[in-house]
Amino acid sequence: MSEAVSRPTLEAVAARAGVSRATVSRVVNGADGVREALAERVRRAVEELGYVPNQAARSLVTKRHDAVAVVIAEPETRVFADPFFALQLRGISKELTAHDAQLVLLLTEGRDDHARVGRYLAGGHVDGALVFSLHLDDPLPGLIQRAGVPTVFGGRPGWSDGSRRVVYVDSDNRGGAREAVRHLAGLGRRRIGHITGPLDQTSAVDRLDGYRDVMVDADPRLLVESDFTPADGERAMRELLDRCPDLDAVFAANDLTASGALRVLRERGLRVPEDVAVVGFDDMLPVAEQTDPPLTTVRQDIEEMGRLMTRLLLRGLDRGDGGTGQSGEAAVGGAPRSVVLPTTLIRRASA
Amino acid sequence: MSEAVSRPTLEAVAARAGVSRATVSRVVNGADGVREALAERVRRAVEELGYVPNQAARSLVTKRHDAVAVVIAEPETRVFADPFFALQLRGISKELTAHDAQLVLLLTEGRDDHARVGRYLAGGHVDGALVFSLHLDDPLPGLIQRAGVPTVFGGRPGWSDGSRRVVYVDSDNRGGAREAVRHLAGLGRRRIGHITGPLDQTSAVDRLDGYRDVMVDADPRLLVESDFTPADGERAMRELLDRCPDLDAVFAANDLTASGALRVLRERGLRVPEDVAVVGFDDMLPVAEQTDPPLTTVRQDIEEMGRLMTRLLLRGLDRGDGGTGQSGEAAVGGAPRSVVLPTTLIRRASA
DNA sequence: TTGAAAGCGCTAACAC
DNA sequence: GTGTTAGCGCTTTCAA
Repeated sequence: MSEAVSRPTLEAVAARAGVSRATVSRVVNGADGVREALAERVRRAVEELGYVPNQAARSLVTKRHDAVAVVIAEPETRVFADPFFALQLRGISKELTAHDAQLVLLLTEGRDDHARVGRYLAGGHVDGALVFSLHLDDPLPGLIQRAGVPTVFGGRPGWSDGSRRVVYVDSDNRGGAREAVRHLAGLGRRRIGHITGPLDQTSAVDRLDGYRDVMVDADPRLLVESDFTPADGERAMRELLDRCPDLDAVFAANDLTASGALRVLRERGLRVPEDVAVVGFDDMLPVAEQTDPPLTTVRQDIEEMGRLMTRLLLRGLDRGDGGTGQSGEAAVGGAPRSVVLPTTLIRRASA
Repeated sequence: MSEAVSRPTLEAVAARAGVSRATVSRVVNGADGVREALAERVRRAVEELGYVPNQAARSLVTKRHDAVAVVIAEPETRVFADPFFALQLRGISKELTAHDAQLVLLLTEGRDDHARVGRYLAGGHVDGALVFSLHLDDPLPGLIQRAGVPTVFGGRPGWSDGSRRVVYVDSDNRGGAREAVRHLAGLGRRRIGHITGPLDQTSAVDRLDGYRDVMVDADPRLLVESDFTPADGERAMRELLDRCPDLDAVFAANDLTASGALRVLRERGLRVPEDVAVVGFDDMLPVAEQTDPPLTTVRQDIEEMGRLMTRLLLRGLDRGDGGTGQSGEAAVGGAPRSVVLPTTLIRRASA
């Protein structure tokens, strides 16, 4: 690749301001103990020269990078099917920006990439990592923990080694599901079906657990596994209706699935919510508000999850327990720990 | 932020292999002129020590970063509404990975962020930038060009200064639209409506131009502006039907819009394609294949656009015209220039 | 073919 | 308070 055009150095600024490099460095880095008059002279010189610190030189000595890797493991087809990761990225980006840190995006697809990502993280190019890996059997989290990089996971990793502490941020999937199903039960519904998400993901498993918390000893025919997509939601809904024609409610594991289910219900001439009440999960606005009827659903604040992950990571880094692969804390001063965010039931017309 | 755990240096490898740092450096960087026996010793030492080069130290001397910024300007709500950017990111990521370069993601929302991005790019932290900015009045492209970073744009920038060459990758929106409308005309349709995209985006403008290429002197009532979302697609379709009850075909500016239009047509009891034929744009699989009926649409290869942008940028960087803000070339050895990718009409049931 | 040595631009002791 | 200085880990002449 080509060379960057040469830019002014600390040295140049120092010369222009008539001070030493150390002083310029102090001013630039906001250290105190520099007389205001001098500081002002330096600032002007910085301005005039258009000086921007050379991050490579800085990293070389500080061993910090002000950069965080965001690792998204494929096959998370969801990355491309719903706005989930996009929203998380937005939250992460905002928070990193607020801390003057950069976001290095690492997308992986398959084993080769795992090694690559492991090498990159172990290579000490970033200060920490935010990792999305929601599959039970994903080897990536282990790899990453071994790399010794401070890490916060997005969603409870379906992986537990027990020997190391894992810090993650998740929604209260189980509690949210419970609330959804209780709501349906409160409406007087008794035959409440559940279209699950892919059960190799903890979020889907947790939502199923929440359903079961309420529907103890539920008829197993009321359960159909699906994959979080509208198309498969349709398939699942058909299956459910064929198996249980007396169904009077459905809890779908996410809004996309619910939208598919609604289509099938309409197609079969069933009224929502009169004949079958439907509750989704996510409160993905473009979906939940546009369905017919608008979807009652469990809201999780996805962007906030991203922000929170980032805050936990950065806070852990500040505390200096970086090399241990442990970081983050729920409360200032407390021990680093995972956070589970509450969910909210949003009532619209479908239930 | 915390310090990284100390890792082996070139020095350590050199000591272990019993050679000089220079030799290790040569081996690590694949320079030739090192006797195979020595090289082998070095490689073993690298392996045993788990040596990974310190990128900061390397950048400091080479002035290269092996990193590319991807700038996505909000309000591109689309980032979060359809898989467009996600697919581009995937293409970009793959290509960068193949070149051992990193992806630094810069999401912006609003003026403040523009300055921040400008500073970052001008700061020489990355070798180049891939910029998505599809709005006619976006100040970001100008800012970026002024930063003097080699840049390739995603989509024809709706911005032209004339004084600088702009390199971009785009789909043949106009040609694709033309093909779509010709297809409808070929079906014998005469009252062909067009639901446009937001006309402050070049892609929408180009598709409208393509429509007009075929529908010379079209009834202006056949045109409704929309915003690329399903919900507004519904609104637009209603408007179109109210204005032109004799409508026999619709070309929607993207698949999402088309899906909304299909819903309204069904709601009004119109058969597709018998009464009204519909063609979309994008061939977003999860959408186009799932509509009822499946959507005839114009395919653009979005992931390939991402890959191509990246290739153009990297190639430009290799050629060394980096500092000029110009880079990329369509053919090896030719002058750097933009590329417009062909589109394909995909026939399904809706037209 | 290999090694010695000079920096890249910056921060952080330490000295003044 | 401010300046001097010694590296951080690497690439790259230049000599050998």
